[in-house]
Amino acid sequence: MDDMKLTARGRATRQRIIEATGEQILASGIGGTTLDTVRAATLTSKSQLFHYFPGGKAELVREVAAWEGAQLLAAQQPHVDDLGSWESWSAWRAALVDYYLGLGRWACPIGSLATQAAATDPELERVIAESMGAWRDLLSAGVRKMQASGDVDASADPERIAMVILTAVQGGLVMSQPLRSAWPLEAALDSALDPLHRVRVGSEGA
Amino acid sequence: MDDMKLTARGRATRQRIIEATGEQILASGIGGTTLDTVRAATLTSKSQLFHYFPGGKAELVREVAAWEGAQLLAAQQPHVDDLGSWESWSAWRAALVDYYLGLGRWACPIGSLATQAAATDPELERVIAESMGAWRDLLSAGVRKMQASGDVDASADPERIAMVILTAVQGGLVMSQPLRSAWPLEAALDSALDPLHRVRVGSEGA
DNA sequence: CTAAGAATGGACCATGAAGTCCAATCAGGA
DNA sequence: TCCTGATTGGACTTCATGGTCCATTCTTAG
Repeated sequence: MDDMKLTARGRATRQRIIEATGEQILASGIGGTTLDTVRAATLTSKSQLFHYFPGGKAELVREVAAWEGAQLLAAQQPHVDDLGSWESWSAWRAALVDYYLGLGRWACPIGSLATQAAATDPELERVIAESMGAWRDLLSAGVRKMQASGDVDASADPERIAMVILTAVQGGLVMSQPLRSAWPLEAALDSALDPLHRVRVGSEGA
Repeated sequence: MDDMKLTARGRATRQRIIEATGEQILASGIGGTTLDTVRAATLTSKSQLFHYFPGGKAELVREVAAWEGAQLLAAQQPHVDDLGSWESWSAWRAALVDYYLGLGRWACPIGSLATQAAATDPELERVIAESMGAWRDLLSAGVRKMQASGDVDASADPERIAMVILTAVQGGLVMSQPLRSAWPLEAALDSALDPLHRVRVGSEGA
């Protein structure tokens, strides 16, 4: 799929197409993103789209998913590689919210793809599941660090806690979107992160 | 919009169209649902679709959203009207999971519409926000009952707790979908419902 | 019974979007 | 320089889909 002869110019063009498509999909969904609008936004021609993505729109969307997944993890660096203290979790949380804030809309590039294309494209589903899995692995590793240092009860299931945090992110975004406000996301995140406090500092009410 | 002369037969046909469209949207998304597939599934003709929904597909989708929203709340009866005790919350949780289980896919008819059509159709967005709001009101009323009976700390914010529970439902479904398993939804729900225990009975670990 | 209006059937149109094709450039190595 | 292959431009085709229209068949109130 990627075994293609590409010069520097070619790679740049290909990347430009992926990023522009990603933006359009986030803004208007897969269905609202057409090859023509992508072409216009990238100043390319139809043949280029198929030159770099022989599989057509489906392949392009898959590449976007892979790219967005990588971006999502990159945006959480370096915090997500630490997560060994409450401070690092807090910093991670801030970085994540900032990332979504920077997108301009309360939506997850990966999560929204997951709901849009779930049953449609099994291959895309695989790419998405992979991103989610990698993400979850990073979080559960962090939870384990917290257990090792005694900040979190050793009997807790790190996989479960990591999953709950991920659901908080996704669910928070779903609810933040129509309300056009960060508060559902932040409330969900804080609530999911609560078990990571050894000492409950107090409530972060309203 | 609904000021239309309808006989019993007409109402039945109209309803049949709404329900079939709802199923198709849940299965394949708005984009994957075409007037032709709806027509085929309902044994109707093109003219009937436009007869009952003069606004075309957009209006049909809106009606589906309204219907699904009502169904969603109906599926939580009678538990959602109680929620004055931990037992009723538990029963509510079970009914909700059963509802989604009955749908055959881990997706929320309302939540998935929310992510799909957010920026596309403001009117649809309104319908969705209304459903979500009504739902949240029911939950926060329940939380208040728990506060009144002393089961929940009076200083907690019922609106916030209700929102966190909703995010758990939505996020749980997002993550359950690719995994094809109820456990992310259940983990998220249990985690969000945890503050409603007066007596922590113990952990529900793995 | 009978007209008025609801309900239905289905051909037809317009449009937009995916995908194809070929010719024309551009870039870099021999 | 020249030639091969990457890159690009854009017209063209095909097809699905939303939407229009009108004729026909049911229903029902008077």
